[in-house]
Amino acid sequence: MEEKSDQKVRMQDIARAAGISRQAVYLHFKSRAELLVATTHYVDELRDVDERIRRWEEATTGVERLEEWVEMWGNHIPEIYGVGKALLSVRETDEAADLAWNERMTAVRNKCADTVEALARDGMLGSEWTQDEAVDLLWSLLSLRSWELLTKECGWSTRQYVRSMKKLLRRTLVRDVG
Amino acid sequence: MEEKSDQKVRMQDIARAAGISRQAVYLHFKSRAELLVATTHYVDELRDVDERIRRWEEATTGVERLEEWVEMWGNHIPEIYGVGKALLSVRETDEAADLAWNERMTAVRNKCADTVEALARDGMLGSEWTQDEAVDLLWSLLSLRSWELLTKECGWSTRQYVRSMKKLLRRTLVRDVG
DNA sequence: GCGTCAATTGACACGGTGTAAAGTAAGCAC
DNA sequence: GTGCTTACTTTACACCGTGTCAATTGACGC
Repeated sequence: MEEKSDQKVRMQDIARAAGISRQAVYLHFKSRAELLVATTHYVDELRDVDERIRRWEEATTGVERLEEWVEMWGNHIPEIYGVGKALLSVRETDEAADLAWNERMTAVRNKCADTVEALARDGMLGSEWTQDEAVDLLWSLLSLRSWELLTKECGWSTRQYVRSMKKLLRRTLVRDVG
Repeated sequence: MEEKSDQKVRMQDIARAAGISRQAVYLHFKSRAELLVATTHYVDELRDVDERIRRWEEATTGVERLEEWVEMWGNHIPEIYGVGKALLSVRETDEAADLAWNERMTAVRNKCADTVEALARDGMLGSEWTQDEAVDLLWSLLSLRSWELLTKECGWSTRQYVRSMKKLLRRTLVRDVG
Protein backbone atom coordinates (compact mmCIF):
# COMPACT_ATOMS: atom_id res chain seq x y z
CA MET A 1 0.00 0.00 0.00
CA GLU A 2 2.81 2.39 0.76
CA GLU A 3 4.48 1.45 -2.50
CA LYS A 4 1.49 2.08 -4.69
CA SER A 5 -0.66 4.43 -2.66
CA ASP A 6 -2.02 5.92 -5.87
CA GLN A 7 -3.66 2.71 -7.09
CA LYS A 8 -6.26 0.54 -5.51
CA VAL A 9 -4.93 -2.46 -3.60
CA ARG A 10 -7.22 -5.46 -4.02
CA MET A 11 -7.51 -8.56 -1.86
CA GLN A 12 -5.92 -10.41 -4.75
CA ASP A 13 -2.83 -8.18 -4.59
CA ILE A 14 -2.49 -8.58 -0.86
CA ALA A 15 -2.79 -12.36 -1.14
CA ARG A 16 -0.19 -12.51 -3.89
CA ALA A 17 2.18 -10.35 -1.86
CA ALA A 18 1.72 -12.66 1.12
CA GLY A 19 2.25 -15.71 -1.08
CA ILE A 20 -1.13 -17.25 -0.30
CA SER A 21 -4.44 -17.55 -2.11
CA ARG A 22 -7.06 -14.83 -2.04
CA GLN A 23 -9.41 -17.04 -0.03
CA ALA A 24 -6.79 -17.71 2.61
CA VAL A 25 -6.75 -14.01 3.42
CA TYR A 26 -10.37 -14.38 4.52
CA LEU A 27 -9.28 -17.05 6.99
CA HIS A 28 -7.35 -14.32 8.83
CA PHE A 29 -9.48 -11.22 8.27
CA LYS A 30 -13.17 -11.36 7.73
CA SER A 31 -13.29 -8.38 5.42
CA ARG A 32 -11.11 -5.92 3.58
CA ALA A 33 -12.07 -3.23 6.08
CA GLU A 34 -10.98 -5.37 9.01
CA LEU A 35 -7.67 -6.07 7.33
CA LEU A 36 -7.06 -2.36 6.82
CA VAL A 37 -7.86 -1.57 10.43
CA ALA A 38 -5.56 -4.35 11.64
CA THR A 39 -2.85 -3.00 9.37
CA THR A 40 -2.98 0.46 10.92
CA HIS A 41 -2.58 -1.07 14.36
CA TYR A 42 0.33 -3.12 13.09
CA VAL A 43 2.01 -0.02 11.71
CA ASP A 44 1.59 1.81 15.01
CA GLU A 45 3.27 -1.05 16.79
CA LEU A 46 6.00 -1.29 14.21
CA ARG A 47 6.84 2.39 14.45
CA ASP A 48 6.60 2.38 18.22
CA VAL A 49 4.25 5.33 18.36
CA ASP A 50 3.87 5.12 22.12
CA GLU A 51 7.55 5.68 22.66
CA ARG A 52 7.55 8.76 20.45
CA ILE A 53 4.60 10.21 22.32
CA ARG A 54 6.36 9.66 25.63
CA ARG A 55 9.27 11.70 24.37
CA TRP A 56 6.97 14.42 23.14
CA GLU A 57 5.35 14.71 26.53
CA GLU A 58 8.65 15.77 28.00
CA ALA A 59 8.43 19.09 26.17
CA THR A 60 7.62 21.71 28.74
CA THR A 61 6.44 25.03 27.34
CA GLY A 62 3.39 25.31 25.10
CA VAL A 63 5.34 26.58 22.13
CA GLU A 64 7.84 23.73 22.47
CA ARG A 65 5.05 21.20 22.64
CA LEU A 66 3.48 22.66 19.52
CA GLU A 67 6.71 22.44 17.55
CA GLU A 68 7.45 18.94 18.79
CA TRP A 69 3.96 17.75 18.04
CA VAL A 70 4.01 19.06 14.49
CA GLU A 71 7.43 17.52 13.99
CA MET A 72 6.39 14.16 15.34
CA TRP A 73 3.02 13.74 13.74
CA GLY A 74 4.02 15.39 10.49
CA ASN A 75 6.81 12.91 10.04
CA HIS A 76 4.55 10.03 10.94
CA ILE A 77 1.94 10.80 8.27
CA PRO A 78 3.90 9.43 5.30
CA GLU A 79 4.32 6.16 7.19
CA ILE A 80 0.58 5.63 7.42
CA TYR A 81 -0.46 7.33 4.21
CA GLY A 82 -1.08 4.23 2.12
CA VAL A 83 -3.26 2.40 4.61
CA GLY A 84 -4.83 5.62 5.77
CA LYS A 85 -5.98 6.51 2.33
CA ALA A 86 -7.41 3.05 1.73
CA LEU A 87 -9.19 3.22 5.06
CA LEU A 88 -10.58 6.65 4.26
CA SER A 89 -12.14 5.31 1.12
CA VAL A 90 -13.80 2.23 2.62
CA ARG A 91 -15.02 4.35 5.50
CA GLU A 92 -17.74 5.69 3.22
CA THR A 93 -19.41 2.30 3.05
CA ASP A 94 -18.08 0.25 5.96
CA GLU A 95 -19.27 1.18 9.40
CA ALA A 96 -16.53 -0.64 11.30
CA ALA A 97 -13.88 1.08 9.20
CA ASP A 98 -15.50 4.43 9.89
CA LEU A 99 -15.46 3.71 13.60
CA ALA A 100 -11.82 2.62 13.53
CA TRP A 101 -10.80 5.72 11.62
CA ASN A 102 -12.70 7.98 13.97
CA GLU A 103 -10.99 6.41 16.96
CA ARG A 104 -7.60 7.06 15.48
CA MET A 105 -8.57 10.60 14.60
CA THR A 106 -9.85 11.43 18.07
CA ALA A 107 -6.55 10.15 19.45
CA VAL A 108 -4.74 12.64 17.23
CA ARG A 109 -7.26 15.30 18.14
CA ASN A 110 -6.57 14.73 21.83
CA LYS A 111 -2.90 15.38 21.28
CA CYS A 112 -3.83 18.58 19.49
CA ALA A 113 -6.03 19.53 22.43
CA ASP A 114 -3.17 18.86 24.88
CA THR A 115 -0.95 21.09 22.82
CA VAL A 116 -3.42 23.95 22.69
CA GLU A 117 -4.08 23.49 26.40
CA ALA A 118 -0.38 23.92 27.13
CA LEU A 119 -0.27 26.99 24.93
CA ALA A 120 -3.25 28.52 26.72
CA ARG A 121 -1.76 27.71 30.12
CA ASP A 122 1.32 29.70 29.17
CA GLY A 123 -0.92 32.56 28.06
CA MET A 124 0.52 32.17 24.59
CA LEU A 125 -2.64 31.35 22.65
CA GLY A 126 -3.50 34.16 20.24
CA SER A 127 -6.45 36.12 21.50
CA GLU A 128 -8.49 35.76 18.33
CA TRP A 129 -9.02 32.03 18.79
CA THR A 130 -11.08 30.09 21.25
CA GLN A 131 -9.36 26.93 22.41
CA ASP A 132 -11.79 24.77 20.44
CA GLU A 133 -11.14 26.68 17.26
CA ALA A 134 -7.40 26.38 17.75
CA VAL A 135 -7.68 22.63 18.25
CA ASP A 136 -9.79 22.25 15.09
CA LEU A 137 -7.35 24.28 13.03
CA LEU A 138 -4.31 22.45 14.34
CA TRP A 139 -5.99 19.10 13.80
CA SER A 140 -7.07 19.87 10.27
CA LEU A 141 -3.70 21.23 9.25
CA LEU A 142 -2.09 18.05 10.54
CA SER A 143 -4.61 15.81 8.81
CA LEU A 144 -3.67 13.25 6.22
CA ARG A 145 -5.62 15.29 3.68
CA SER A 146 -3.59 18.45 4.23
CA TRP A 147 -0.36 16.55 3.99
CA GLU A 148 -1.63 14.81 0.85
CA LEU A 149 -2.60 18.07 -0.78
CA LEU A 150 0.71 19.78 -0.14
CA THR A 151 2.99 16.86 -0.90
CA LYS A 152 1.16 14.99 -3.64
CA GLU A 153 -0.50 17.92 -5.42
CA CYS A 154 1.95 20.74 -4.73
CA GLY A 155 5.10 18.65 -4.77
CA TRP A 156 6.32 19.52 -1.30
CA SER A 157 8.58 17.22 0.67
CA THR A 158 7.54 16.11 4.13
CA ARG A 159 10.42 18.19 5.50
CA GLN A 160 9.01 21.25 3.80
CA TYR A 161 5.53 20.43 5.02
CA VAL A 162 6.68 20.14 8.63
CA ARG A 163 8.71 23.32 8.42
CA SER A 164 5.88 25.31 6.89
CA MET A 165 3.26 24.01 9.28
CA LYS A 166 5.47 25.01 12.19
CA LYS A 167 5.86 28.50 10.81
CA LEU A 168 2.21 28.84 9.91
CA LEU A 169 0.93 27.56 13.22
CA ARG A 170 3.35 29.64 15.20
CA ARG A 171 2.31 32.79 13.36
CA THR A 172 -1.34 31.90 13.53
CA LEU A 173 -1.98 30.44 16.94
CA VAL A 174 0.74 31.93 19.10
CA ARG A 175 0.26 35.40 20.56
CA ASP A 176 2.62 38.09 19.29
CA VAL A 177 5.31 38.89 21.80
CA GLY A 178 6.88 42.32 22.17
CA MET B 1 -25.71 14.76 -4.72
CA GLU B 2 -25.90 17.86 -2.61
CA GLU B 3 -28.72 16.31 -0.61
CA LYS B 4 -26.92 13.12 0.20
CA SER B 5 -23.27 13.96 -0.19
CA ASP B 6 -22.42 11.37 2.43
CA GLN B 7 -23.74 8.41 0.44
CA LYS B 8 -22.78 7.14 -2.95
CA VAL B 9 -25.01 8.29 -5.80
CA ARG B 10 -25.46 5.56 -8.38
CA MET B 11 -26.54 5.82 -11.99
CA GLN B 12 -29.77 4.16 -10.89
CA ASP B 13 -30.43 6.98 -8.41
CA ILE B 14 -29.72 9.68 -10.97
CA ALA B 15 -32.02 8.03 -13.49
CA ARG B 16 -34.81 7.70 -10.96
CA ALA B 17 -34.42 11.34 -9.96
CA ALA B 18 -34.61 12.35 -13.62
CA GLY B 19 -37.64 10.14 -14.15
CA ILE B 20 -36.01 8.02 -16.84
CA SER B 21 -34.49 4.56 -17.03
CA ARG B 22 -30.90 3.85 -16.07
CA GLN B 23 -30.01 3.01 -19.67
CA ALA B 24 -31.40 6.31 -20.93
CA VAL B 25 -28.80 8.15 -18.88
CA TYR B 26 -26.15 6.51 -21.05
CA LEU B 27 -27.84 8.02 -24.11
CA HIS B 28 -26.84 11.45 -22.75
CA PHE B 29 -23.55 10.76 -20.97
CA LYS B 30 -21.24 8.00 -21.97
CA SER B 31 -20.00 7.31 -18.46
CA ARG B 32 -20.57 8.25 -14.86
CA ALA B 33 -17.37 10.27 -14.90
CA GLU B 34 -18.53 12.29 -17.88
CA LEU B 35 -21.83 12.99 -16.19
CA LEU B 36 -20.05 14.24 -13.09
CA VAL B 37 -17.82 16.52 -15.12
CA ALA B 38 -20.80 17.89 -17.03
CA THR B 39 -22.56 18.49 -13.74
CA THR B 40 -19.75 20.64 -12.38
CA HIS B 41 -19.90 22.78 -15.50
CA TYR B 42 -23.63 23.05 -15.14
CA VAL B 43 -23.27 24.20 -11.53
CA ASP B 44 -20.72 26.84 -12.53
CA GLU B 45 -23.15 28.20 -15.08
CA LEU B 46 -26.04 28.05 -12.64
CA ARG B 47 -24.17 29.99 -9.98
CA ASP B 48 -22.78 32.45 -12.47
CA VAL B 49 -19.22 32.04 -11.31
CA ASP B 50 -17.84 34.34 -14.01
CA GLU B 51 -19.86 37.24 -12.72
CA ARG B 52 -18.61 36.72 -9.20
CA ILE B 53 -15.03 36.61 -10.38
CA ARG B 54 -15.49 39.85 -12.26
CA ARG B 55 -16.64 41.52 -9.07
CA TRP B 56 -13.71 40.08 -7.17
CA GLU B 57 -11.26 41.53 -9.66
CA GLU B 58 -12.40 45.01 -8.74
CA ALA B 59 -10.73 44.70 -5.37
CA THR B 60 -7.64 46.84 -5.48
CA THR B 61 -5.15 46.22 -2.67
CA GLY B 62 -3.62 42.82 -2.06
CA VAL B 63 -5.15 42.41 1.36
CA GLU B 64 -8.58 43.29 0.01
CA ARG B 65 -8.20 40.80 -2.78
CA LEU B 66 -7.20 38.10 -0.31
CA GLU B 67 -10.25 38.73 1.86
CA GLU B 68 -12.58 38.90 -1.11
CA TRP B 69 -11.18 35.76 -2.62
CA VAL B 70 -11.55 33.76 0.57
CA GLU B 71 -15.07 35.08 0.97
CA MET B 72 -16.05 34.25 -2.57
CA TRP B 73 -14.51 30.85 -2.98
CA GLY B 74 -15.21 29.77 0.59
CA ASN B 75 -18.89 30.40 0.09
CA HIS B 76 -18.85 28.62 -3.25
CA ILE B 77 -17.43 25.36 -1.87
CA PRO B 78 -20.65 24.09 -0.27
CA GLU B 79 -22.40 24.59 -3.61
CA ILE B 80 -20.07 22.19 -5.36
CA TYR B 81 -19.32 19.86 -2.47
CA GLY B 82 -21.56 16.97 -3.49
CA VAL B 83 -20.39 16.70 -7.09
CA GLY B 84 -16.87 17.61 -6.13
CA LYS B 85 -16.63 14.77 -3.70
CA ALA B 86 -18.04 12.28 -6.19
CA LEU B 87 -15.59 13.55 -8.81
CA LEU B 88 -12.70 13.25 -6.38
CA SER B 89 -13.50 9.62 -5.83
CA VAL B 90 -13.82 8.59 -9.50
CA ARG B 91 -10.67 10.53 -10.23
CA GLU B 92 -8.66 7.65 -8.79
CA THR B 93 -9.74 5.34 -11.58
CA ASP B 94 -11.01 7.54 -14.41
CA GLU B 95 -8.44 9.48 -16.37
CA ALA B 96 -10.88 11.95 -17.91
CA ALA B 97 -12.33 12.75 -14.51
CA ASP B 98 -8.83 13.29 -13.16
CA LEU B 99 -8.10 15.68 -16.00
CA ALA B 100 -11.34 17.57 -15.49
CA TRP B 101 -10.72 17.91 -11.78
CA ASN B 102 -7.17 19.09 -12.36
CA GLU B 103 -8.37 21.74 -14.77
CA ARG B 104 -10.81 23.09 -12.23
CA MET B 105 -8.15 23.03 -9.56
CA THR B 106 -5.60 24.90 -11.60
CA ALA B 107 -8.23 27.54 -12.28
CA VAL B 108 -8.64 27.99 -8.53
CA ARG B 109 -4.91 27.88 -8.12
CA ASN B 110 -4.51 30.69 -10.62
CA LYS B 111 -6.83 32.87 -8.61
CA CYS B 112 -4.74 32.08 -5.55
CA ALA B 113 -1.63 33.04 -7.49
CA ASP B 114 -3.21 36.35 -8.58
CA THR B 115 -4.03 37.07 -4.97
CA VAL B 116 -0.53 36.35 -3.72
CA GLU B 117 0.87 38.36 -6.62
CA ALA B 118 -1.19 41.37 -5.56
CA LEU B 119 -0.04 40.93 -2.00
CA ALA B 120 3.60 40.78 -3.06
CA ARG B 121 3.20 43.83 -5.30
CA ASP B 122 1.99 45.79 -2.27
CA GLY B 123 5.01 44.55 -0.32
CA MET B 124 2.60 42.91 2.07
CA LEU B 125 3.62 39.28 1.70
CA GLY B 126 5.21 37.98 4.91
CA SER B 127 8.96 37.65 4.48
CA GLU B 128 9.09 34.01 5.57
CA TRP B 129 7.23 32.77 2.52
CA THR B 130 8.22 32.49 -1.08
CA GLN B 131 5.40 33.35 -3.46
CA ASP B 132 5.05 29.71 -4.50
CA GLU B 133 4.76 28.56 -0.92
CA ALA B 134 2.15 31.19 -0.21
CA VAL B 135 0.11 30.09 -3.22
CA ASP B 136 0.27 26.44 -2.17
CA LEU B 137 -0.80 27.25 1.35
CA LEU B 138 -3.65 29.47 0.26
CA TRP B 139 -4.80 26.92 -2.27
CA SER B 140 -4.73 24.02 0.14
CA LEU B 141 -6.53 25.93 2.86
CA LEU B 142 -9.25 26.78 0.37
CA SER B 143 -9.51 23.23 -0.93
CA LEU B 144 -12.67 21.19 -0.75
CA ARG B 145 -10.85 18.86 1.65
CA SER B 146 -10.06 21.58 4.15
CA TRP B 147 -13.60 22.83 4.08
CA GLU B 148 -14.87 19.27 4.45
CA LEU B 149 -12.65 18.60 7.43
CA LEU B 150 -13.65 21.72 9.30
CA THR B 151 -17.35 21.67 8.53
CA LYS B 152 -18.18 17.98 8.36
CA GLU B 153 -15.76 16.65 10.96
CA CYS B 154 -15.43 19.62 13.31
CA GLY B 155 -18.97 20.89 12.93
CA TRP B 156 -18.10 24.38 11.75
CA SER B 157 -20.48 26.43 9.64
CA THR B 158 -19.32 27.80 6.31
CA ARG B 159 -19.53 31.29 7.86
CA GLN B 160 -17.16 30.25 10.59
CA TYR B 161 -14.87 28.59 8.07
CA VAL B 162 -14.65 31.74 5.96
CA ARG B 163 -14.11 33.95 8.97
CA SER B 164 -11.38 31.73 10.39
CA MET B 165 -9.60 31.32 7.08
CA LYS B 166 -9.53 35.06 6.66
CA LYS B 167 -8.03 35.53 10.08
CA LEU B 168 -5.59 32.69 9.69
CA LEU B 169 -4.40 33.75 6.26
CA ARG B 170 -4.10 37.36 7.26
CA ARG B 171 -1.98 36.47 10.27
CA THR B 172 0.06 33.96 8.32
CA LEU B 173 0.69 35.44 4.92
CA VAL B 174 0.46 39.16 5.48
CA ARG B 175 3.48 41.04 6.80
CA ASP B 176 3.14 42.57 10.27
CA VAL B 177 2.61 46.30 10.09
CA GLY B 178 3.91 48.72 12.71
C1' DG C 1 -47.95 5.49 -43.99
C1' DC C 2 -42.79 6.51 -43.28
C1' DG C 3 -38.76 7.51 -41.06
C1' DT C 4 -36.57 9.05 -37.02
C1' DC C 5 -35.63 10.08 -32.49
C1' DA C 6 -35.97 9.38 -27.53
C1' DA C 7 -36.78 6.28 -24.56
C1' DT C 8 -37.96 1.52 -22.92
C1' DT C 9 -37.07 -3.46 -21.45
C1' DG C 10 -34.21 -7.25 -20.77
C1' DA C 11 -30.09 -9.60 -21.08
C1' DC C 12 -25.31 -9.83 -20.37
C1' DA C 13 -20.05 -9.00 -19.61
C1' DC C 14 -16.70 -7.33 -16.32
C1' DG C 15 -14.44 -6.48 -11.96
C1' DG C 16 -14.20 -6.65 -7.06
C1' DT C 17 -15.91 -8.45 -2.55
C1' DG C 18 -17.43 -12.03 0.07
C1' DT C 19 -19.31 -17.06 0.97
C1' DA C 20 -19.29 -21.98 0.69
C1' DA C 21 -17.70 -26.64 -0.08
C1' DA C 22 -14.56 -30.24 -1.00
C1' DG C 23 -9.86 -31.60 -1.13
C1' DT C 24 -4.83 -31.83 0.40
C1' DA C 25 -0.49 -31.75 2.93
C1' DA C 26 2.01 -31.24 7.29
C1' DG C 27 2.29 -31.78 12.19
C1' DC C 28 1.31 -34.02 16.38
C1' DA C 29 -0.74 -37.66 19.67
C1' DC C 30 -0.69 -42.18 21.00
C1' DG D 1 0.97 -46.67 11.49
C1' DT D 2 -3.98 -44.38 12.23
C1' DG D 3 -6.52 -40.48 13.33
C1' DC D 4 -7.24 -35.64 14.18
C1' DT D 5 -6.31 -30.80 13.65
C1' DT D 6 -4.76 -26.80 11.29
C1' DA D 7 -3.58 -24.08 7.44
C1' DC D 8 -4.24 -23.62 3.04
C1' DT D 9 -5.83 -24.80 -1.87
C1' DT D 10 -9.08 -24.88 -5.80
C1' DT D 11 -13.41 -24.20 -7.74
C1' DA D 12 -17.70 -22.24 -7.88
C1' DC D 13 -21.00 -18.92 -7.13
C1' DA D 14 -23.90 -14.79 -5.25
C1' DC D 15 -24.10 -9.79 -5.10
C1' DC D 16 -23.37 -5.04 -6.79
C1' DG D 17 -22.43 -1.34 -9.68
C1' DT D 18 -20.81 0.10 -14.31
C1' DG D 19 -21.23 -0.20 -18.99
C1' DT D 20 -22.82 -2.53 -23.65
C1' DC D 21 -26.10 -4.36 -26.86
C1' DA D 22 -30.32 -5.57 -29.30
C1' DA D 23 -35.08 -5.53 -30.00
C1' DT D 24 -39.20 -2.83 -29.17
C1' DT D 25 -42.46 1.11 -28.50
C1' DG D 26 -44.63 5.54 -29.01
C1' DA D 27 -44.76 10.30 -30.41
C1' DC D 28 -43.68 13.75 -33.99
C1' DG D 29 -43.18 15.81 -38.46
C1' DC D 30 -44.19 15.45 -43.27
